[in-house]
Amino acid sequence: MEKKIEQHQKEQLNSTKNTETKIEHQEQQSQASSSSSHMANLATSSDHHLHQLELAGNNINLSSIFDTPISLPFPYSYFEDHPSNNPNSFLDLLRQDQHQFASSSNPSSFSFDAFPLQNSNDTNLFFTDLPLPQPVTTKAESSEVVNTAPTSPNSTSVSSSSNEAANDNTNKEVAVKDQVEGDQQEHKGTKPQLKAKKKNQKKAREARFAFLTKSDIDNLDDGYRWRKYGQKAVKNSPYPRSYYRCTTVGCGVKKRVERSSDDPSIVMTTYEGQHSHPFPMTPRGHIGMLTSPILDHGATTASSSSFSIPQPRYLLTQHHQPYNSMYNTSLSMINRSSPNGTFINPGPSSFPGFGYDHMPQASTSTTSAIRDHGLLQDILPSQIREDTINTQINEEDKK
DNA sequence: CGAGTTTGACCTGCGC
DNA sequence: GCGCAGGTCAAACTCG
Repeated sequence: MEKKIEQHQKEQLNSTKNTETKIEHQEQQSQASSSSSHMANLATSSDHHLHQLELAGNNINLSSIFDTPISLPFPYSYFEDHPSNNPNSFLDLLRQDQHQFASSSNPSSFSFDAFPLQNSNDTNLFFTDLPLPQPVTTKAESSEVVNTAPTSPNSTSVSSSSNEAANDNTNKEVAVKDQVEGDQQEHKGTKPQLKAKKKNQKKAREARFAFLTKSDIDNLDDGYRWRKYGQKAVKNSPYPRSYYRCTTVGCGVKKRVERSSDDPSIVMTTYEGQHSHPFPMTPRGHIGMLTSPILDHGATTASSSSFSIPQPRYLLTQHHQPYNSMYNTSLSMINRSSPNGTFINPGPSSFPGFGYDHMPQASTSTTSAIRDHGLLQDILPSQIREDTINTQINEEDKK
């Protein structure tokens, strides 16, 4: 099997490099109020995004995915607003974002909660095309977002979903408390602590942010330094899941990396937690954002050159609110492609510094018919995946 | 020698 | 209660 994987990776190195990106995010109602003013502005341009979706040639009917009509929250086009910033690479974008966010006094000025979607469950959905730089804070409620971001040799797709937190109680104080305890335990990780954790609480999972990346590289470089602490075989998947932890002292951020068994070219990177430190500028972590080893060499090491996309600031606001069956409202935008197989920008980037405009060719849609395996199952509800797959199949049939 | 990886063992949650 | 699968630990190992 290992040989198989290696062979696959080698094959992927020779394959076309392309990128797809998608982010889905869902947020609780109460959170909408915190960014209502921003949202209002964004809502006015939803038609614009929808139009772009149609122009993309996919004619994705979001309403067919969601139970109810939704508004499209892609009102903001980074490249339209910042034409001079059109970067050459995803890492460039990350760098720009890093700068932009670092200089922002308003931590929520750019976050997922700025792009709500309403569904039948009164749950806000947030879509974005691109990830945001890693915020330096803590979060409480668990959430999960599948995201993809463009990076030259890779294709990325994004979707989001809530996790078991939806089943947890929605008491804000409890959630915060659990979070704190969870962080403490996670940083120490002793067995007694684990036992105490089990006693006192149901495990409160960290907020998650996942990327579906079409890439030959398992670990894509986000500039942070990661240490692999485990690897497990995934049921129904020939590919193992790797577990990484941020090497920065006191930072409990973890990430998991696994490949789709259906489409080995798709790598799912799931981030859990939030970095509690500034963006590393170490000799190894540094320039992950400044000069992409991926771009230069096409392959990197698992630890220092891993492509982990900095988590978006929106996670900062993932506290307090209950997650109401986010799965039911997740939208999969994976693998949308134009009839000619070229990736089409699904719309203006919801986040500054990210966009598809510069993205290289992307794969065809068939590559992302992801079934529920492993983490993929965690993040994309089977129904949504099926809907998405069916949509893709229908589109394929039309062609 | 330090940092990172590998890997078997162990722990935990969950479904039956 | 049992078994399974996911997640984590930590000793041994590798690499620069």
